[in-house]
Amino acid sequence: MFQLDLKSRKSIYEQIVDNIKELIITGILKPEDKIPSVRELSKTLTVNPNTIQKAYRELEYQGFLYTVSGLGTFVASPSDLPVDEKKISEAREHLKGCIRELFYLGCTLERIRSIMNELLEERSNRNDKGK
Amino acid sequence: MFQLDLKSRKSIYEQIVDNIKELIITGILKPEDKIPSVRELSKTLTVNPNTIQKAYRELEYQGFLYTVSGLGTFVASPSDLPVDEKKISEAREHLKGCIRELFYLGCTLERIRSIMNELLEERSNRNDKGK
Amino acid sequence: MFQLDLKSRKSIYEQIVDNIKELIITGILKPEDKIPSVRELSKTLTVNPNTIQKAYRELEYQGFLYTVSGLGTFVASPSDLPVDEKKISEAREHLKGCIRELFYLGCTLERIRSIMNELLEERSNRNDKGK
Amino acid sequence: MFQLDLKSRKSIYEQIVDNIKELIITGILKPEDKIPSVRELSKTLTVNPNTIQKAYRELEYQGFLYTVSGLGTFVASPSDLPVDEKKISEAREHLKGCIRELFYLGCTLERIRSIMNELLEERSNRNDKGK
DNA sequence: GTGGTCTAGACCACT
DNA sequence: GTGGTCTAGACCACA
Repeated sequence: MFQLDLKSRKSIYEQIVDNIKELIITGILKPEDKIPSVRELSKTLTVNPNTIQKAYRELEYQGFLYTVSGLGTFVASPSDLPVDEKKISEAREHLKGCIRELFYLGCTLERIRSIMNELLEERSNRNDKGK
Repeated sequence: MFQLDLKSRKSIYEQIVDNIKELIITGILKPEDKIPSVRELSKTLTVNPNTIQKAYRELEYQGFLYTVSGLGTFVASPSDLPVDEKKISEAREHLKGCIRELFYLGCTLERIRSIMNELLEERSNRNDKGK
Repeated sequence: MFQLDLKSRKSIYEQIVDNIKELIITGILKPEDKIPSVRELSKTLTVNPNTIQKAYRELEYQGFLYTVSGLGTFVASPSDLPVDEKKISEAREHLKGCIRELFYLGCTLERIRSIMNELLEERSNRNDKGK
Repeated sequence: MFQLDLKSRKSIYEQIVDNIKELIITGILKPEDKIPSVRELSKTLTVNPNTIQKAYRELEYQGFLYTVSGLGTFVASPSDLPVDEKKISEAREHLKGCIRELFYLGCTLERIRSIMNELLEERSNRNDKGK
């Protein structure tokens, strides 16, 4: 499914959250798909079940997963989340931080603008493919 | 000089690092300027001196400051900072993730573009102020 | 008869219990009515028979159903349910907590009152339907 | 501060959440108050620190507490939460469940209405005292 | 000292 | 089998 980077500064559960989010957003995991059980993924990644559960819980809180106790954990439909301005605003802050970071690193505004255009272009293409 | 947000998820020392970086990049702090001593800033912000010192050390390590024993800590010249393509590439990936997230949250490409333009505008203004 | 919400935090058997209670209280299911057998309901809801059985047992324990071996399970007469003041008092405390919570969330007493009237109205209507 | 009921069906961490919420809502804990550290409360209640942390985390998520790593955990200002319609709607559902429960227990609509009026009256008085 | 993460291993309720 | 809770005890970063 994915791999962990033990050297990373990110905590394990955060990596799991990000990776699964990634799989959902890119459409590899689709709504109503069952994701591996806590114990299963725990074995696959050789990570403690509690750590997996913490990650699943976070994803549930963020609206990406839902849980049916005794059955398993499933990918939620994005339609379950109405356009959530609060989360958008959070993501916006996040974006702001990235731009600041690029700036720190010595990028000119022009360069940042060009990077962003590239990325939007990429996404735009990916979208067309999906159709 | 700047204010801390104790409720933020960011640790204190990280906030100090980011704020000082910001002041340097926007030109409010200029090369060779002397910045407040650890003790001084510690009093101003009512923060533990160890925390300030950790922030200064980090900024020194990143090349934004340099220390002259017995004299104090100073802002380094920008030429001292090589453009670090590796870090830029990391930040780019980060940016990509943010865009993906906004997309998943139901933002159209147009809306994402407009958010990014706003943020660039903000940054551009902040920079002009420093001049 | 009714539908289950797998995404709900409530366990399946709890949902079945509540739904059947609802049907009895609103009068859609009347005293001495025969309710579906465990196997039957199990098929209808595509749920494990053990789960149905657990729900029926709970309802029997609470005095809403009674079972005649070999014949089936039936709705009990309301007179069989003594008004349980202890449980009412518990539910009252619970209600108190909800009101406190709404208050804390910034609702005025007027708004709380209007919410409660809405809910009582709903319930009143639901009851009339059963008649 | 408060006591746990080990016999209760509620899980320990839930009881802690509810008790602290209670203390905050009733104003015994005031905004910016420091609450006991994870380890401290863990000792007081003779409960594992992880369990306390889980409770604190939940309260933070619900907006009642905020954490400054290395300093402690504090009561948030209610003003930090703008009137949160989503939470109100959740509390409304909660209220609905209570009313249903009372109904199950054999209360007539009239009795439920009178209980609710009592409770609103109580709250209204408590409010006047607070002034 | 504070909170945050993680492991190992146990027990419970529900399906 | 599934997730949920809890304990005991470890290590880390931050103040």
